[in-house]
Amino acid sequence: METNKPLLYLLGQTMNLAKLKLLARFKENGLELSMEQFIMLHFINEKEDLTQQDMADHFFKDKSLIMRQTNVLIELRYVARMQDKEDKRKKNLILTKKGYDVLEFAKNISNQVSHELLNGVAPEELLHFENVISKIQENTGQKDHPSNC
Amino acid sequence: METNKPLLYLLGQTMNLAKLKLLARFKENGLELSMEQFIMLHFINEKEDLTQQDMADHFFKDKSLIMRQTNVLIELRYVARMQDKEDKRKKNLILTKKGYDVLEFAKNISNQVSHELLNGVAPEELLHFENVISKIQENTGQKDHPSNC
DNA sequence: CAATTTTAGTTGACTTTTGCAACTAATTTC
DNA sequence: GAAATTAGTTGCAAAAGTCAACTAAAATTG
Repeated sequence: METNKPLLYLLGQTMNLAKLKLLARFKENGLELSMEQFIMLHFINEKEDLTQQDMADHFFKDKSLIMRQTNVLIELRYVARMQDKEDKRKKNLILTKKGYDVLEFAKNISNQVSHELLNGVAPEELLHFENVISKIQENTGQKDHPSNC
Repeated sequence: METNKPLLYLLGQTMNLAKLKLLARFKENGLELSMEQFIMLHFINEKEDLTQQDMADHFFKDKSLIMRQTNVLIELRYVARMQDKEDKRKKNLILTKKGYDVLEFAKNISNQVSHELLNGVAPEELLHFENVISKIQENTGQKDHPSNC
């Protein structure tokens, strides 16, 4: 119905609440990490020989922003920027041990929060939910492959 | 499983893609409106005698930010700031005709985009989806009432 | 009811996030 | 080999968000 809250409104609102909860939990655990940083660490960990341009493309953000956010992660010693062996223009981003540990810690907290947020949701409902999320991603027509659902 | 993408990661990514698509569609239609502005107009339209403090509480944002974003909406002549009749500290925010028209236009585009994004999603799946969203919102323990699901 | 506390709004200063354009160096294309 | 493209970098500026201080009005309370 047209009078309902738009899907995107609802989704955005929910995401925002969830994000606030996660960041609060990070802080409670003495973890100083922004959502963006968490996401970036996750992505760097996932991809072998990831370049900054790859990351910019993936998140649909300007490469200059990725550059600067990467700089912060490097200052924190979570990430190292290495010259690509084949293409001297490219820089490969890799996690340091410290970065990996932080990521694992953050993922633990994240899983815990997710679990709490999904309290009372039946497994089959969750399946439907993930299915819909996956279809929405496909329908944006911008994603590579939803290889992860 | 621990190796899966965290729920919040997936949700955030999806939301971001959807948001980009919506904003692109806004632009295609000559509508210069940010996501935040869209959401604010929507909320102002929904609530009678809404104060800035109410809005700040609702969105968990600082009142100074709400103040400034409201100023922009007022400059655009989408919103008017009126003195509350009973409490002289409060200002009620109301949509102008122009603001209402813009909101309706934006909502139309939003519904259209939502429809496209939900292409291939069965009605019952959508129900499950909205149900899960609603439960997540409840579980954040911060929302007033999910009166709208 | 006068004094204190709280609330809503406002402003200033500051940081973070983001976007756009220009530039460099390396690689590809033609 | 020249021209076009690509990855990374930097400068500049706008937008978003935080924190603290201040004003005026209301609510509290002793």
